[in-house]
Amino acid sequence: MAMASTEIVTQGRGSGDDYGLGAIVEHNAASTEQFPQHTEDSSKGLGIYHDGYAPAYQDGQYFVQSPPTPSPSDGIRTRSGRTTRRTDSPFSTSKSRMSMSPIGKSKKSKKTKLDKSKTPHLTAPLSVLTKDMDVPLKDMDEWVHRPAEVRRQEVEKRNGYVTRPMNSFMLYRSAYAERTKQWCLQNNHQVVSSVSGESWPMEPPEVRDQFNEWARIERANHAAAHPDYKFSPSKTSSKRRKDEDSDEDEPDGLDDPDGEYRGGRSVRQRRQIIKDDPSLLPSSHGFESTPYFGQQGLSYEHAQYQYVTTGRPLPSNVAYDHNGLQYNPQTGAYIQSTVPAQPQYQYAVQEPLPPRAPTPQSLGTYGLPSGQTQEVFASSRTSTPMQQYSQYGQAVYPQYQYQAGYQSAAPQLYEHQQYLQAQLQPAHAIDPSLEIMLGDAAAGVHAKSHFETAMGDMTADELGGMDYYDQQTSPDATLAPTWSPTDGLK
DNA sequence: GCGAATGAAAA
DNA sequence: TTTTCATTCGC
Repeated sequence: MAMASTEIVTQGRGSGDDYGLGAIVEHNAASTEQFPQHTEDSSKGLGIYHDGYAPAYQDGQYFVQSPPTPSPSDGIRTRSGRTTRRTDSPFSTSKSRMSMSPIGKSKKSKKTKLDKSKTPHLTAPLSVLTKDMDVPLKDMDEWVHRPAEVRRQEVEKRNGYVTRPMNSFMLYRSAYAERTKQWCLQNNHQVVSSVSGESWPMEPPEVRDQFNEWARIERANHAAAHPDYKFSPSKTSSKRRKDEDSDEDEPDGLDDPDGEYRGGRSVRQRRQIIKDDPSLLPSSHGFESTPYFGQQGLSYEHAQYQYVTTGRPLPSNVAYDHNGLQYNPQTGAYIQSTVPAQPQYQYAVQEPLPPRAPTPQSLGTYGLPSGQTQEVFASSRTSTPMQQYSQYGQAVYPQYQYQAGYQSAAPQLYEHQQYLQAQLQPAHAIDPSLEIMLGDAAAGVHAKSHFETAMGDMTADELGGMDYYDQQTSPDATLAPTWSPTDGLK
């Protein structure tokens, strides 16, 4: 299969027609080969490891060939000084660029107050670890497509202060915040940030690309809504500023062009007058009534699914037609696939519909009320029939009825959560009984663990070394790899 | 209010 | 190169 898609190569974007699918497919296909088995103990299988270092497999797992993604954050250590896995990837033939700056000074004893013992360390990205959770991801596509009017309203609420657009990571953290909280059993956002920060570099390119794309859209729409905006950080740090606030020469409120004054910390940038000028955004008019065409969340989730379950058939509710377009075989509804149809062109983003749309059938999907976008999104996410119960749902929050089959306890916990909880107990590692239970859950009980994936390797271990990402069941069964971008979308 | 994260953008 | 600030909300 390696040669199958040699044509596409470059980012897929180049060929113009594949909308990036090529790269994804290619990657997924390639991925199949490299996720070797890893050898971990059960606890690691939960996607958590407790201390010290990340299991070596991690490197191989996610980075063996990710290098193409230069990811600056590819890092070795986080800003807080916490070493995020692989200080030395098998590959990191040294020189990985880490200490370009002696952490010393500016870094300045970053004083991490966060109790790290409470922040779980991951062995897999959140997209994998939480993929089967019922907690929906935030609809980032909808978010980044907020109409200009809405954006301006937000500004008004802030008394005229225009905030910066969120970057890819912030969007990511935001998207996974709820799940992360659940997953970690912590409501503390510091933990969420920490975990997200650790997860982010582990995310496969498909996922990060998706968030990068959303970040671009967000920036574009932000710029469109606030044409005069310019980031103007204050010289003085906020906290310092606070202190000298009293003697502060020009209280923000005063020099604010619009005279607006807002208390609170974000008093920083003297802002331009936004409001007005609906004329600026011709393309945004009526936008709100337009269904969010992107649904990119879907595609990235979809990609994610493939990434995780290489070689496994796609969920029954996702299929490709002869043109390579995704659709739901059950409803016949088409699902807009993938990444940026029209990449970076901000205005396109606000455009009612992408030019490409399509086939008559697809109208069904596009015609959905914006609110239903989420449904498609959600259903596409379901990876097991068992989970379809949650589809079409509004925000579905954890329903544990399916676990109740083999567990009766009231506050059901995901397996890893039980593990986490166990860790919170005094000493000792894992309760043997827990291990057994987990083993049973993974191996036999079909009551579908929400952490099937995370547990996968554990099962593998016990069954005798299967791939973390799962057995190679008929590669042909996988729809994606067989579909070549050149097949359709011409 | 601080902090925990990464990244964009300004200084 | 260094600093601010996007988000969030428990502590």
